[in-house]
Amino acid sequence: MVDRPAISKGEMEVARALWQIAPATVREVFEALPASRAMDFTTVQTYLRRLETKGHATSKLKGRVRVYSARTKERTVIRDTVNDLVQRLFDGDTMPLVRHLIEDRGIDETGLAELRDLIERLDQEGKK
Amino acid sequence: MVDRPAISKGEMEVARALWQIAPATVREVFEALPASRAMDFTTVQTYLRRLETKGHATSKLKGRVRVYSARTKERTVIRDTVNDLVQRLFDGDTMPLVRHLIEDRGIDETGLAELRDLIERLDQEGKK
DNA sequence: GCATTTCACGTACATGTGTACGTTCATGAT
DNA sequence: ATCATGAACGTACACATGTACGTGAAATGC
Repeated sequence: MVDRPAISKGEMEVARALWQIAPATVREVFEALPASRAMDFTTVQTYLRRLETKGHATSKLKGRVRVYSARTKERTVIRDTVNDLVQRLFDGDTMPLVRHLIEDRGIDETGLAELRDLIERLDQEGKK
Repeated sequence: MVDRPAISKGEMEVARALWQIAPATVREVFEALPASRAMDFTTVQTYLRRLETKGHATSKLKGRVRVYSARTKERTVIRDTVNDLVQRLFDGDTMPLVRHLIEDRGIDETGLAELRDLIERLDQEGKK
């Protein structure tokens, strides 16, 4: 459970692309970025390098190109990031954020249905 | 709806204290910080100065001391911060985060009850 | 086989961030 | 009147971050 430096916003976009397609070359990651998020090829290169420095990725030269892989799981990073947010914004309390999401951001009918299921499941477990 | 530079992590801790007790002097904010979060008096001063520079606070000299007030509402900052997170981590999709919070972080019985109410309310509105 | 494309890699550079020190001035205590 | 306290304010400084350029080498197009 080595605890690596947090991933910055810019790095995060690259990391997400990497998680989706790893192992992948810089170019592949570059191309996997959402079109809405234009950044220079070399910027992607820098972010990948930094992710590796921070211990969130590894790479290996395959012939002439460097191939990157993720070293931390997306789930873990999400957990840490969310934990941090909840801590800093809500003193570590989960419900205020849940409430905010549901009330302020709103969820659609499908989401509502899923939520009902989720709760029912938790209810069952609670009763056991 | 001027859009001000985002509040950094360190600034956020000071901003939260400020929201709670504003208008307040640097020392008051300093003292309102959670004990767990020790930082130098002048560090608080710097953060308040930066919050003002960024447009999130205002201040006025009252005699010899400077009194700070919040200029952006906590709710707004929370909204923006969460929006940003949801965007960056979940492509702007709310449900994955809700799911993560409920499943991965877990909520207690009280939270569950509140959730049931929340959903019921939304159901009513949906039916209308 | 020469020009063009494409990488890796080193380097850069402005701005942001966390954290605080030093100086100066006013104020309240002695 | 003198001195310790406490503020404001300017300044600092290392490290993080966003973003990319330049150079040199390999591969590919013609």
